[in-house]
Amino acid sequence: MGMKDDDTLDVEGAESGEDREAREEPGKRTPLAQVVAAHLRDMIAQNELAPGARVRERSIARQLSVSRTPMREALRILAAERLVELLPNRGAVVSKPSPKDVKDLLSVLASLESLAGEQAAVNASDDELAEIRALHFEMLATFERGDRLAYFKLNQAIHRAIVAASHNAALIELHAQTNARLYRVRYQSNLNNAQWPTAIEEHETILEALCARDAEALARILRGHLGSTWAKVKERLEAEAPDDADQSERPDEW
Amino acid sequence: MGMKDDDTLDVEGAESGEDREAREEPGKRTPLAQVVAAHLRDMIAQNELAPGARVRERSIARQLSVSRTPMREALRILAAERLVELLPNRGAVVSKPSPKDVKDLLSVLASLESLAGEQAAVNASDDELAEIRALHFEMLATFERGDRLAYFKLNQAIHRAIVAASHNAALIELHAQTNARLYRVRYQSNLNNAQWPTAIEEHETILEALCARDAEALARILRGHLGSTWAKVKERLEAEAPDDADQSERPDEW
DNA sequence: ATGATCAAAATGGCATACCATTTTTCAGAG
DNA sequence: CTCTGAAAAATGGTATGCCATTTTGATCAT
Repeated sequence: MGMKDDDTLDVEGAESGEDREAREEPGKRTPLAQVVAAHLRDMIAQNELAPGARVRERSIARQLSVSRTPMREALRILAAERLVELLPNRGAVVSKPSPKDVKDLLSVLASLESLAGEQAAVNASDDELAEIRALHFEMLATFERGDRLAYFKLNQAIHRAIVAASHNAALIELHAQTNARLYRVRYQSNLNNAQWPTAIEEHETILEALCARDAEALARILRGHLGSTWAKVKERLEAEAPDDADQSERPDEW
Repeated sequence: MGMKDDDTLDVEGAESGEDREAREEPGKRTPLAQVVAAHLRDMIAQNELAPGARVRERSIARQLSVSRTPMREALRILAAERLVELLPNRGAVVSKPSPKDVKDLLSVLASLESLAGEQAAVNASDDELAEIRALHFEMLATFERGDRLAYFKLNQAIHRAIVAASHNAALIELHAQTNARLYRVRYQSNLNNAQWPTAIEEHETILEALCARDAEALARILRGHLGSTWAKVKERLEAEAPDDADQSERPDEW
């Protein structure tokens, strides 16, 4: 799955294919560190760099034809995002969240989205509401077509839009951050999973509550909404890692 | 207020006076960047570096007798913690959260603590519960003595302990992070404010619910607990910044 | 005064060299 | 064949030099 593998990288747009920060005018160059970080991020999301894989600062820097300085910075960035872990004297490794980790993250994410819903119901502008509705219908379209990837991205977009509509900067940030940590698992699990119609119904309800500006209801729904995600992800995780003597803590309780 | 001002810094313990990560055996050296970051953090918390102040990479690096490299890294760290903001071509400035920012952060923090309480009620070990109770009584002691600083720190410690008892790594992390962003304002507002007995009562209730392992109740109480904090902080903020043409967005709604 | 212009200073970014440790590897000893 | 120790390779950390831009000041013309 590498139509364009790890080679010298282009400093053009810097972001992968999606939305990553605002775009700046042509004259602005993007710091190499960020380009590198974005590149690594993609490699991780698409499993080119599998969880647990070592990322050697010097060697990978050479591969991408950058010096250690930006590479180091890039690794710091990814480490801050918890996408990699910095092991002392052994470089960075792509982090491999245990199922417990994922579950924990999902519970936090649900809580954040719940709060976001509550505040969005109050603060969202009518335009924002309209846009969210629009996204919803776009998503329905992708669902009918069975376009999983597009569905996935629209689903994310909707949730992001709701959170954005809370007009709570800190919340938006934290949500983005937490969501990013779950991106890979969700991406992976979305592509090979059969039970996705459930979410559609819930989305209908969410839309309804939001448009009615019913903070109470919206908060409640969103708090539970990620339950199905957990089911999907759990299944996927159990299939993907039957072995592993990795960084997973004690399985504790899944 | 500078008994030991900005001079060459000692690489001894690296952390300020409190708890900052685990301590390592003597042979382990702490990266300069972290020492510098900690130092700057303290300077910020104690208002040696006031919000809005510019932090010039090269000059401040010279003051602390370190080279640009660790200084740059330190600034990145602080920027990630949102303690400073990196302005292009004008160095870093100590960030100055608007009242709206603080309010938003507090609402997120409350939400996180609420979730933490819910999970702590289920997952906390008896030892952890005991420790929290102990901390509570210590806090009562400081209250009686009118020792504001100690009270402040114990209050923080209790909340941290509750969150820790959730056994939810992601949650613990996010809480710490969010709390850190509020540290300065809360620190400042705690020291000159009269209305602090209110929290005591609430803490009693919290303790009760926690020990009864009543997740429902605990979540509810914690969701509202920070309301009084907001009152205190708001008052303080209004007193502290009657002017300002800073980074504060539109005042929107406080 | 007002404003345009241009040089000095500061900044961000990147590459690279050095060094002290730590990890690995590997060969020889037992 | 395992154990041991030392050399080799990797790593993290730091200092520095260089360069392209941007900011800042100051000078000069209007």
